[in-house]
Amino acid sequence: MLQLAQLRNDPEGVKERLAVKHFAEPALVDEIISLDDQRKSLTFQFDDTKAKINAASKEIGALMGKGQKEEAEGKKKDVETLKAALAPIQQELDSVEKGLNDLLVRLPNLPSSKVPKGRTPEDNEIVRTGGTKPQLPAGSVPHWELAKKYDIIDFELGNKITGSGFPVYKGKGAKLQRALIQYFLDYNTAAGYTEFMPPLMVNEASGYGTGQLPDKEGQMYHVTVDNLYLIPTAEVPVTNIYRDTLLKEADLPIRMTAYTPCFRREAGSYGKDVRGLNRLHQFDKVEIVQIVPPDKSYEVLEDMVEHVEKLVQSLGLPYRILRLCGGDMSFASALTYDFEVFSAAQEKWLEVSSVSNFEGFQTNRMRCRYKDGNGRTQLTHSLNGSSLALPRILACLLENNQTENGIILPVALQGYFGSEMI
RNA sequence: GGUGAGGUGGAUGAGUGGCUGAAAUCAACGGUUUGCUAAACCGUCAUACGGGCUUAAACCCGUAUCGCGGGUUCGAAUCCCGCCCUCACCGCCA
Repeated sequence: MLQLAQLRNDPEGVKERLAVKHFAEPALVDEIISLDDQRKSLTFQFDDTKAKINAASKEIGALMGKGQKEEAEGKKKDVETLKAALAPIQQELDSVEKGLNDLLVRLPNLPSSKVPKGRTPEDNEIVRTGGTKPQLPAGSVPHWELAKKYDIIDFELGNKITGSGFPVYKGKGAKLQRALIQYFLDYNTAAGYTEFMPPLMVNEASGYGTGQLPDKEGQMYHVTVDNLYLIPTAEVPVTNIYRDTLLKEADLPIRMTAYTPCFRREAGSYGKDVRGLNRLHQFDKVEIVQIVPPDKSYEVLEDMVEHVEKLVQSLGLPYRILRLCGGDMSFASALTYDFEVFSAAQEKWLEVSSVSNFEGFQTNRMRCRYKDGNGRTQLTHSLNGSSLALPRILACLLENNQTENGIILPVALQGYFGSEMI
């Protein structure tokens, strides 16, 4: 959520930034400021009346103590009048505050000045590419056929047990998942990230904290009997570790990593996009999250991009890094880099990581602040990225490394998977 | 799931209707003393919002907050109701 001070200081500037994201309701900014004016004025009236009531109550206590019953009764009448005046003020204040908050959570984060203009994925800016696209042998096939050929992923079995988008990994397929998870986690912890194993379901407050609620509840699985949500990414539980905290400067930066399954309803997806491992309702991902001082967050974002890039390189996959344009960015992000790897048999780029700086958007909702060197309380900034998401990595590993005799896995995985082929 | 006991600042913990935004201790921070460390002593030490105040800081004043939400009362950390959570025992169980 944006900070009110930001809107008040430069409403026109905020609208310009929102336009980069093609936000449809710029008038909200003015509505919010006007509601905030009302809030201030009502708060003043409320506090003032309440102060009179409190003062009178004290006097009543003192008068009672001295046995001056009549004077005390007189004061009680005064309080009664004041309370009658307070009730409508309070009611209006409550409703203004609620309205203000409802509007405020509808504003997306402001895109950073580095965000390219544009509306669609075609407008994303290619920052750099790496690796080389392989020459596949004749008769090469996409990963879903390889999965069947080597009997390592069973999509039909998943359909039977649960439904589409819930594959069953089997034999070397299951082992490879485990190897990838462990390789990614080790890589992250070696770089100074602390490993966590968080809950896979979160409450409403956590969903709100990272920005999935109130807007995007349709994208999460909701366990209604207990009002819990299955996490769409480890970002949600891990970032919320620091909800409602006031940190010291020395605590920062906080660097966390976690492996979790991720659950997404993916309502509205269809066609070849969802073939095989391309888009699933349940998938595995290793995530990195950082909480940092605000003046460091863009530097840290670049570090995280470099960190993920080296990991992708170590797998020998052809990749490219995109800077997302305003129209393709998520609601909460200020700047996002997407990593895509080239799936040689499908001949398409698949997104395997998204690394974002949320600036104070999440931490404002979560109330995650810190005391800076001058003892002032400020919002921290939060960032996260996938390091990495498994299914599409797996798809590319299978497709790009297929040979007539089997699939040859990258050397980096040998310590985890062994040196055998699939 | 049942029964009982609880939830107070960074931590421990006192507080059963007004003198309590909250004792005391510990931790932390600043200082004095000190060859260094330790100890001792002095001081500071919740957050948010609003106002003074036009921007920022400092300061002053006010309001709210003792798990969360309601209620009783002139006045609630304290009494009542609902919910959440923790602990103990029982039940169930990987």
